[in-house]
Amino acid sequence: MFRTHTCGELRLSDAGKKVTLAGWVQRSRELGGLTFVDLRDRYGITQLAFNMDVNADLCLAARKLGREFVVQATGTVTERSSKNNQIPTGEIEITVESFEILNEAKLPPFTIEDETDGGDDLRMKYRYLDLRRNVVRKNLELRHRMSMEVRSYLDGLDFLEVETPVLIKSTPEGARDFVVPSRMNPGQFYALPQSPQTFKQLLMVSGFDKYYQIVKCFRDEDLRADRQPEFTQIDCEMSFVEQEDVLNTFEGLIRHLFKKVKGVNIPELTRMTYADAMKYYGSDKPDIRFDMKFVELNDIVKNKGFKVFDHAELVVGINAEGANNFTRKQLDELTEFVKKPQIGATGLIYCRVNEDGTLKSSVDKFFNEDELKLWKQAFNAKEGDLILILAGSKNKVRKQLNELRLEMGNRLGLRDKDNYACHWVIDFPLLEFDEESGRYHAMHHPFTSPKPEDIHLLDSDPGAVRANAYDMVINGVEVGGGSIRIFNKELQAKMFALLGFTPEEAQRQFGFLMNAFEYGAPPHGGLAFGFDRLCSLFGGAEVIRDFIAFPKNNSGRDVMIDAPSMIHDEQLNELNIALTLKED
RNA sequence: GGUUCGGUAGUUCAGUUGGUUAGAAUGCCGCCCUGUCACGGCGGAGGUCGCGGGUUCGAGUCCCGUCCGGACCGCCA
Repeated sequence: MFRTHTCGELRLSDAGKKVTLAGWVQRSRELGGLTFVDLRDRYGITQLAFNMDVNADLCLAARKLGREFVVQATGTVTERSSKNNQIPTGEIEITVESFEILNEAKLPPFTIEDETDGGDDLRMKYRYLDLRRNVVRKNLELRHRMSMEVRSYLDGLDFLEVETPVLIKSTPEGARDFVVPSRMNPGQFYALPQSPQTFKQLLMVSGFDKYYQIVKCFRDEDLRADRQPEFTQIDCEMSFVEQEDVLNTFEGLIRHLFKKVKGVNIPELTRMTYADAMKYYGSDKPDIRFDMKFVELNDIVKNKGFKVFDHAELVVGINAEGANNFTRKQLDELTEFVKKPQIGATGLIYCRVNEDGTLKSSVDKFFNEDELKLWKQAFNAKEGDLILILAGSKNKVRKQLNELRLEMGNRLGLRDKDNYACHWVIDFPLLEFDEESGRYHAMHHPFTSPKPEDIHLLDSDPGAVRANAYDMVINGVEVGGGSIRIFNKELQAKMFALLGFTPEEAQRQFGFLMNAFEYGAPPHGGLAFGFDRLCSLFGGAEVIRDFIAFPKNNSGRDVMIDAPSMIHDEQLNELNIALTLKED
C-alpha cells in the first residue's frame, strides 16, 4: 500500500497513529539539527519532521530531497511543539521513521506556488506542473462541481444526456469548420461540430423530449481571452415548449448553480428586449450591475450651431454619477480611450455638473447655461455628476458609448466580480444584413423561428422580423443563448431561401433535417450555455484558459504537445491528399 | 487581415540623452543555525540582452526586417 492517508486529512485527533503518506516535496527547511519537509498532494500539505539527534542518517538523507521529488514516508502522527494555524494540518507533523524516494524530479522551471513566478507561456509549456498549483487545481475542481450540479438539476427534471457524433458534415453557415479528411472516402471531409444543433433537433423528432449534453464544440475562428477553438457547451433541447418554458427551466438551472456552488440566492432574472438593450446600453449583452443608461439627445442639441451634433445621426450620452471629481487629465484619458482605433470615436464631449449647481461643458461656445440645463434635466443629473456625450452614426456611436460606459463602470468601481446581475435579452432580430456578402445572415442560426406575429414581414421587410431567440447575460457576459426552432418544412425552406440558398443547396446541406420535419416533428426549442465561460464567471476570472486543463494559446497552438504539426507523407498518401502550401 | 504591448540570469523584472566589467529580487549551490512553516545569517555560481541586418568611434538602448508571446478590432450562425 502506497499510502494510508492523504496529505490533507490528518489532525490532532490522529496523534499517535502510524501512517504512510505519499506526495511531492513542496519545500524543505533546515535548521541545524532539524529538518522539515512539506509533503504535498492535491488534498493538502503535511509536514514531515526529521531530527539529527534521533536519526542522523535519516535526517541527512532528507536534506537531499529536492523540490517536487515524489516521496513515500512512514512515521507517527505527532503534535507539533509550535503549531501553524495557517493550514488545516498545522497542529501535527509526521515524525518520520523511514522514507523512500519514488521518483526524483528536475528543478521545475517555475515555482509551484499560488503566486507563481512563471509567465503564461512557460506555464502552458509545462502545464502538467502548472496544474499542481492550488489555484489552477481549484478552478478544475469548481468545473467538476459545476458539471455535477448541472447533471443533478437536469436529471431531476427528466432530461436525458445523449451523445451526438463528433465527425459530421461541414455547413456553409456560421463559423469556420475544423475539417477532418476521410481515408475511406477520398477527397471528402468530415467537419467537427460547431454545436450539436441539428442532432438535438433530430432527437426531438425521435421523441426524446428533454435532452442535454455537456459537449465539446469546435470553431475555427480567432481566439480571445474568453474564446478557445475547442470549448464546452451545456447543450439542451426540449419538445412541446414555448419560449416561456425554456426561459423558466434554464433560469432555474442558473439559480440552482448559484445556490449549490456559490451559496448565493440570486433574484429572478429580469428581461430586456434586444431593441432596448441596444438603445439603452449599446450592447446585446449589457452589464446591468450598474445603471448609467444611455440618454438620447437629438431633440435638445440639434440646430444650435455645433456641427458635430448637427451632422450626427445620433447624439447620445451617459451620466456618470459623482464623477465630477475627474481631473482634466482623466477626461483627456477618456477622450484618448474612445479615440483608440478599436473604439473609433472622433471625440468626447463632457459636461460637469458642479457642486454649486453651475454647468461647465467642453462645448460652452455653442451651448448657453439654459441649454445645458436641459441636458442636466434629460440625464436627471445631480450636483457632482459628469455627463459624457458621443455623436455619430447610430450603430457605431452606440457601440462606442457602450465601451465608454463599461470603462466608467470600471473606473467608478461599479463592476464588483462578487456581485452578480443575471438577465435575459429577448426578441432578437431573426436576420441581420451583411454588407460584405450583400445578403441577410441568421442572427442566431438558420433554425430559429420567427415570431408568429412578424411572419407576414418575412417577404416585405425581413430585417424587421423578430425571432423567438434569447440570450442569458451575467455581468455583461453572454453565458448562453437559444431559440424556439422552426419545426415545419415549408417555413424552414423559406428561411433557407431568405439566407440565399437555392432549393437544391438547402436540400443538399440540410435535407436530412427538412425530411425529418415531414415525419411528425414536435414543436421544440432549447439553448446552450458556454460552460467554460460559466465556470470562469463563477471562479471570478475573465480568462477561461485556467478553467480548461489543457488550453490552446492565442494562435490556437498547444505549446505543450506542439500541435498542430505537420504529418508524414505516408499519412497524406493514405488520405489521398497532396499538399501545396500557398505562399504570399 | 489589422491595432497595440512585450521578449535582458532558471524565473519575474529594472536598465536614464547610445558610453567603463549589464543589475535587483527570487530560485539554485556551499557553509552556519534544534521548532521552522515565504525560516534566518554568510558566501558563490549563473547572461549569444529572441533572431538577422543597418546607423554609429561605440547599440540591451536608435532604424528596418523576422520569429515568439499577451490584449484588442475584424471574425466568432
